Amino acid sequence: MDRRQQKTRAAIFTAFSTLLAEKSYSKITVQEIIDTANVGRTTFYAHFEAKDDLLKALCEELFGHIISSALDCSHTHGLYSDKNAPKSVFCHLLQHLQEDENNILELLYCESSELFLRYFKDSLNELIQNQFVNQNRKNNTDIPQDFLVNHISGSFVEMVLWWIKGRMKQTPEELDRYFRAVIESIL
Amino acid sequence: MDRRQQKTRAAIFTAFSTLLAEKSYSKITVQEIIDTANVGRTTFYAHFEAKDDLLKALCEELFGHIISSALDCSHTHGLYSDKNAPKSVFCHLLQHLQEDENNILELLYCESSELFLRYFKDSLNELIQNQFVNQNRKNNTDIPQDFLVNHISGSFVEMVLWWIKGRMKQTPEELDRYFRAVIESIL
DNA sequence: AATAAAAGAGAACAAAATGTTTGTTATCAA
DNA sequence: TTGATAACAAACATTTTGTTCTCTTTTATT
Repeated sequence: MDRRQQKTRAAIFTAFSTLLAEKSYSKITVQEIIDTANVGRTTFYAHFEAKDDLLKALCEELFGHIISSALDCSHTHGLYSDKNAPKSVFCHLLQHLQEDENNILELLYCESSELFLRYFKDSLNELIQNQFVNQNRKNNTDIPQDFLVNHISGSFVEMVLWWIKGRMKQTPEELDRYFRAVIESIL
Repeated sequence: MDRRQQKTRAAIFTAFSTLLAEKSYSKITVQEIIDTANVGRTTFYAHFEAKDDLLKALCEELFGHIISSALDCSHTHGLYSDKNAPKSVFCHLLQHLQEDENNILELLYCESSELFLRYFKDSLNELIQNQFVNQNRKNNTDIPQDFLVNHISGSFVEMVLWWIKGRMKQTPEELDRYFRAVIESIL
């Protein structure tokens, strides 16, 4: 890909992130984005159809790494490794979030954090779905599988939201323990 | 309150609801609202500061009944009555949603359903918080109470979201059973 | 029934934001 | 070096927003 495209794309992303840290998504205008990114109006619309597009692209960029790395992790270990590996996929994910490679934390602290967590949940849902299919769960109850999948990914995201709103005082390991406790009965 | 005010307020609410059924919140303009409601521009801004205000007011209106009725219910029975009353607060809430007094269903089917469910969760959180405080729970584990509260209200909302997206095929009683199953270990 | 107060209608307005077009310049990849 | 591509700036019509007028209708009260 053209080096210029990469540059402007990156500039727009960082500008957008910066603005998101300041104000809520709905209050941000394209004008502000292009001013902050210091790119021409035409350029913005050449890259993205609209603000929604930009958000989507940013989310894909941000959660791309995290999810794919979690996918590897879960591929080898399962959601929770039964034996020796103490690290669950969930703990893995939480650590990734905390490490904050891509300045994702700033966005998760911001007013529009839910926006991102929605995207996060969609990715998560697939990941967990696969796990359920692969692991052939002992579905002793007659509760639909996709209900369980939704419950797990949903409550994980809600936990992260809670974590963020509380200024992330807990360690990923603590959170993972909490999550195990409330989810163990169905996993 | 002036009868005129009630009328226009109602007109704006129904117009807004109608539009929300058609398109997403962010795409709706004030212009469309006042055209649909057939009120003057001045009138709208006399009632609401902006679109956000309107949404908030609508949410309060919609969830007002549901939550207060649930509050009564939980006051007398607790979240889950231990003995003879088979109806949980959660089942109660689900039935209320399904009954659809205030055409809330249309809004929960719409693109912006998450918006409403966020408000819903906030109300729910308080309700459950109170229950926990009143019931003096046997917190055998060392998991923070507000984590548990968040987990319950959060996963309830996620369940409702799942329910809605699946076109509400399950009965409230079924859903309640599912919910009991995934939540029993901590309640 | 008369009246003052409140609410809405309607038009007009400035300011801001959107999305597009045009022509020019700079940069890239070959 | 050269053709292709991307970015730019400026201008543009259009839409949306929120406000400010004046005028009319409705309401509650006497």
